[in-house]
Amino acid sequence: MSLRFALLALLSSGAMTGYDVSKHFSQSVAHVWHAPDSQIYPELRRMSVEGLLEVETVKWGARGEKKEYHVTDAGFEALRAWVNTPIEVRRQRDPAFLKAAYLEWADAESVREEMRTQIRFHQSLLDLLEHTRATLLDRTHPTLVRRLARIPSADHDRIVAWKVFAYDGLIAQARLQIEWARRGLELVETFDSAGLAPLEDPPYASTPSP
Amino acid sequence: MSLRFALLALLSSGAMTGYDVSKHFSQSVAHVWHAPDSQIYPELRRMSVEGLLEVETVKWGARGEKKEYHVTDAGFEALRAWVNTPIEVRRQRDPAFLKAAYLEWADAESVREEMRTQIRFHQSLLDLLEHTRATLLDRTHPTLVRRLARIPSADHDRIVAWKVFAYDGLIAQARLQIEWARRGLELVETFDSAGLAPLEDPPYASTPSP
DNA sequence: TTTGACATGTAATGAGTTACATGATTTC
DNA sequence: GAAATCATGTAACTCATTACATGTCAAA
Repeated sequence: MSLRFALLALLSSGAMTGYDVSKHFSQSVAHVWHAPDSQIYPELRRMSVEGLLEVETVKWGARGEKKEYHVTDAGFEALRAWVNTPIEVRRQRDPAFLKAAYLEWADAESVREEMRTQIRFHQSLLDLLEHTRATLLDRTHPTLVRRLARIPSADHDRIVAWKVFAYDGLIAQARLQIEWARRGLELVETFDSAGLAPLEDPPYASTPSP
Repeated sequence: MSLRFALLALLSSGAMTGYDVSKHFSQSVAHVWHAPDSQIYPELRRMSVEGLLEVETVKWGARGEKKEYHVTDAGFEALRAWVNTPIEVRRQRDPAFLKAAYLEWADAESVREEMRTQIRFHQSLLDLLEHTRATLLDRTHPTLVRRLARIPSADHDRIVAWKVFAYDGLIAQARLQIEWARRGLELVETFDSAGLAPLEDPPYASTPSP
């Protein structure tokens, strides 16, 4: 259900074709809610069927066509209803933490590789998030530019502030993950230098116990 | 796919019936990978079909029956293969951050309610995580007790350390979310006291722009 | 004999992933 | 004429959610 509101929120910045949605999406909303094209196009269609969006078919070149999606009044209403209802709280489901809890089964080198992978991933995510945050603050972010152009300037500060707030949260999380993985890297050394081998064999046979 | 390894990891502490799995699950693995019973039972069956688990049917009372699941050698191998392969990195998908980025559409009171809900949720999660962490450290956690009983004591420290490490990550995340929501609470006051109303109407009509 | 814990699921639906499939237009 | 980008999806599958469904056993 969230994808629908992610798209509604994106399209509230101005009408776009499916292709533009997919491009803007990856540079903005995707940082908080990732989705592939194969999920975006069908959802846009569904939303227009349900009256949240209006489709305008636009000629493109000689034979080409594209669809431009506009948020309808019902769409804006749905968007406002969504932001004004308390969130559905979801419990965490992160494979990194799941795996971390059972690393006694891993050998030291795999743990190191795992932690390094984590650090690399979250570091490059962090770079991206910080860069995006900067383009929000200086108001050069393409989706933000479109958005602000249609809105009285009295509201600009607040719009930017909430987006920066969201990115601050994401940035803090990424930093945390990096720090955490670094501590994992330290931890594995203490065991490895103590000469502890991983649990290589089942601690009990696969025979049933009565 | 992760559910499978969550179950394998849990059952690596000793054989259990489906019911016991479901009970232990909610007190341990669920903190890193939540799943309802309706997902657990069928997955256990599938895993036994695929040879990762062995089922022993145990009589229970006069008419009752229960199934005890044992990790097979193939199961342990799969578990070890999983912890020794670098993780599939997944991009974030958190409705809280998604919503935060578009709070210019919300009215002040809804934002307050939202942030308070977030704080309440993560505070009670934090309490649970800290309590669980303590039972790991003093080694009274029921699943951990079962696990350690079957393993040479030389390995105990390391087993506990990785689990505590995982909980440390979760605890840090929960704290972060609370702090973040508190800053959201401050932010909404600055706008509300400035007398800014939410964007109550679409900033542009639903008419197509050429 | 009633309550609470024990025990095991199914069925329907929705959300998300992966891989594939196709063609037009613009720019070099 | 080739390459990049614009444009729009489908199909098959897996995973997760929600709601329901049913019965046993032990203890008070």
